[in-house]
Amino acid sequence: MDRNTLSSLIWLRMARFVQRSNHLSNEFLEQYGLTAAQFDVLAQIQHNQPITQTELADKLTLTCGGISRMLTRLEKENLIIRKQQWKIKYISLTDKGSTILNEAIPAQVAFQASMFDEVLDEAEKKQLYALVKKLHKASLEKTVSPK
Amino acid sequence: MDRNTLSSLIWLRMARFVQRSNHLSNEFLEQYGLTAAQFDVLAQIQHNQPITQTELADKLTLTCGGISRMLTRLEKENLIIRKQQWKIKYISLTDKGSTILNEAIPAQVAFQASMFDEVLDEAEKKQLYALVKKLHKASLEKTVSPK
DNA sequence: TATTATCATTTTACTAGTCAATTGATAATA
DNA sequence: TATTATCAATTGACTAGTAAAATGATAATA
Repeated sequence: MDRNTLSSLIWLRMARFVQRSNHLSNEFLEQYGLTAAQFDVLAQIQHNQPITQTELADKLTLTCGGISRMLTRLEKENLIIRKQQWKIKYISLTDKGSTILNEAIPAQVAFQASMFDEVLDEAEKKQLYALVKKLHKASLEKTVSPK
Repeated sequence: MDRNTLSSLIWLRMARFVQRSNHLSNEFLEQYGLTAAQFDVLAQIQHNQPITQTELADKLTLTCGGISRMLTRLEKENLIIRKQQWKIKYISLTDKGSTILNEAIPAQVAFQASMFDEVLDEAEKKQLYALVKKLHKASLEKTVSPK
């Protein structure tokens, strides 16, 4: 009945902050011709290439279907290539993808960090990290119908 | 270059927690035949009905186009009605929508809260609320190219 | 060799959202 | 009265995702 519990208030602010952050990242990454979702996928590929689609889906917590579609778009723009070996497709960046990412990564990491650094001091960030880490871990174990 | 700054770590955990929470809410709300997105829209309508689409978009921080599409789906399922008055459409819940929501709201609020209550104590929740409130407020003022 | 199993990837049909252009209803002006 | 302006709502073309069924490639068994 009472919807204004502390937990509800936290949830609202957190969800809105994440939404707003994503929106700002999308705007920021426009200069590199990337969306935030594409950036995440490409950055993950760069750090793990060559990597299979299933591994990629796992690391990004997306479904295989979602990854498949995303890679089709990225392939169309010549940012990645898929090489089939055995029954598995290995993904890596093209030169174009690599070049763009080398510029985009430090910029985006700095931009993302500024969202926190401009507002919180070191102690607050450590506090916040401890809290969200706890929440995230618990959420991975939580199920809808326990038992 | 160093992607493992504290800020990056916070961002990752927070984004993943929000994603996971949404997934769990979707599973939880299945028993009411609703998705989390639909629940949010319907709950907002219930608390403000009758409300215009523009106001609704504003409260939910969605675009008018997005709201229009969502309401079309909800209307098709007989959960809401749009009544045109002057050049504005006023949205309200149908009896069916109202009945479902009266059950779903307390359950979903409790479920959502459990995500926090099972992990954090009162003091931690107050701390967390203060931090995310700060972050959220700052993000609303932040722009990509300052100046 | 033919059949079955395995498991990565893709596809189908959908929800949910964006931005930008268009439409609809009404008011204000020429 | 005809034209223009205003502004809510819708639509078109897209990205990004899901769950579940289908496909493809290879291995293992009958």
